[in-house]
Amino acid sequence: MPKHHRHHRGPHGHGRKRARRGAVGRSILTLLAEKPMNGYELMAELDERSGGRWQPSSGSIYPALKRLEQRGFISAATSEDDDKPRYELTDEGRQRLEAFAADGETTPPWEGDVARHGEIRGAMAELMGPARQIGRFGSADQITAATTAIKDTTSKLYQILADGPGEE
Amino acid sequence: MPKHHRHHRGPHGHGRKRARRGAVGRSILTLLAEKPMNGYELMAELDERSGGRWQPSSGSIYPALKRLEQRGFISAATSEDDDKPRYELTDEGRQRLEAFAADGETTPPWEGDVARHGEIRGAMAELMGPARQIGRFGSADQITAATTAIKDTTSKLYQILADGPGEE
DNA sequence: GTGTCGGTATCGATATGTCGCTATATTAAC
DNA sequence: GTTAATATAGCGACATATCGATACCGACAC
Repeated sequence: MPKHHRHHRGPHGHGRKRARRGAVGRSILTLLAEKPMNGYELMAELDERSGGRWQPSSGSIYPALKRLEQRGFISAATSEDDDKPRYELTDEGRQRLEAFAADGETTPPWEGDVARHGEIRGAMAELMGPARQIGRFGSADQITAATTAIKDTTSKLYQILADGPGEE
Repeated sequence: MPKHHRHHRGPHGHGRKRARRGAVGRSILTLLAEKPMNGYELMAELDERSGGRWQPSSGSIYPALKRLEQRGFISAATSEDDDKPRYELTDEGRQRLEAFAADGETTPPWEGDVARHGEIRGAMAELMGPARQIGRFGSADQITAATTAIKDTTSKLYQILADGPGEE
């Protein structure tokens, strides 16, 4: 239910709930400079490198790939074994990256305290397991107990958010 | 969003974590008897009717649809506006359903205490909000506090699972 | 300088598949 | 009748794609 609780912050905190314009394209270019990948791999890589802070959806990645290809910055590598379509950087793409670098746009959008920020995601993933079990197979008593525990935690997290703001 | 968490543990002693053989097909037939649907709608419907207790994945639904079609129980309705492919029951499918009914196989797989079982899903959805906020924008202290809270809850849920087994 | 207009990028939801592993149920063997 | 073999169904992860709503940000007016 709570979709709000939005934090507004200064220009350079880590507070983008949405990537800045062009961030997806720049990220894709940066990653493809390392090695050719497909859309799914790009999503996973971005997710991991940002420590889960940024998880671009397929609705961001695939249109972006299409745009980049149309502009000639990347190309779908038509490999012999056609089952794995991989994108790779073209010369124009490399130039584009250099242009960014020359422009001071050196910081990849996924920069930050990666290690710490991933922790919550991991913890949540672990919580999913038993929650799912109880939700699916649990008795009425178990459901009551579990729901209470989860709601308590929700309150606690809101408290944490309210207590110490994330701004530095 | 790619999810690759290889840690899969937890006490699997309670209940079936997997639908019984043939349940997907029977469910599809039952639902299609009401009205034609596509794969995604079937997934959503099953999820809702079971109160989130059973969320068959695309990996269950689409192969099942293919099987059912091959056996002639359903057919992909080739509508005029071809953008929405919908499956509908054939006469053979209707006979198949009657055969199940005659066999005492009247209980749909999604039967149960729907209302109660949905609660945990709702509670978890609510927990997601602040967890995500802290994970993305939180300070180190906030992350520590939140992670601890979540892990405590995980332990609590495992305790609940261990304490009182489901009604098997 | 501030407001707001509009093009377009981002994103969640919608949609459809495939693959490999594992669980389940039927049947065969003992 | 229990156990072992086998077939096949179920499911999570992988993979791709589109659409509508919304958010971003440059640009132009004021």
